[in-house]
Amino acid sequence: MKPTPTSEAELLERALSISGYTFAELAAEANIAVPDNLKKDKGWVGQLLEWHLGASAGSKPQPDFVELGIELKSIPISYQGKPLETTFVSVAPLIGVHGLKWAQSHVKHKLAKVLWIPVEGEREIPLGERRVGSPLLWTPSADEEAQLQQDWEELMEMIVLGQVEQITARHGEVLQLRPKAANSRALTEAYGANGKPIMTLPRGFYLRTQFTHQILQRHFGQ
DNA sequence: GCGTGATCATGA
DNA sequence: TCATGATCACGC
Repeated sequence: MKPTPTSEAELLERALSISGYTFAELAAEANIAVPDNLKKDKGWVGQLLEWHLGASAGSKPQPDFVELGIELKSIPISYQGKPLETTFVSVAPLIGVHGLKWAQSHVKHKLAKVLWIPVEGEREIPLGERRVGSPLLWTPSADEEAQLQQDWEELMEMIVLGQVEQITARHGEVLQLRPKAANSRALTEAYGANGKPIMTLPRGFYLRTQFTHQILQRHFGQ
């Protein structure tokens, strides 16, 4: 693990310095083995980038760069530069959320400042040959934040009303709620009808690819 | 089980 | 072809 950058400029500089390199090259420097594919190593690319950028590892619910208040997100893109996957934001709170406001939400805080690192994601490209793209430090525009807030409020209202199991990935224009669990047998507490506790699948908030594509386009064009 | 890092794989 | 629902690994 590299030392943690002490300024935004230093972090950006370091992100720029790894752009253009292949995963194999970056893995060699980090002394990490390159898996054949990501089937059983879904977080491998993210962890490779964390190592090179000096992000604080671990499963702590705080930004990757605490001092800088910056979240690191790798984003796999197609040959056309379009995101191939949705972007996980955070676990959704399903209980104790009465009176929870957007301003206090984990989603707002996590997305306040994000360092996006596009990476080649086409599965036909051998993992070691995929390259890291140019970084983008992003803060939501007023419009983007308004969209996020609207979706978040709609989804959280359903959760509070005990309708979490009626929520599908089709809800939300830019932010969606989907399972985030080891498997479909995992359970966590939530509100059911009439406020009675129920056990349900843990959920997470995800950004739709259409939304992240716009973010990349706004910066890189095309 | 929770939260971190996400992508897989199948049905529409 | 593509998005939804399911899944994988790890530290604690």
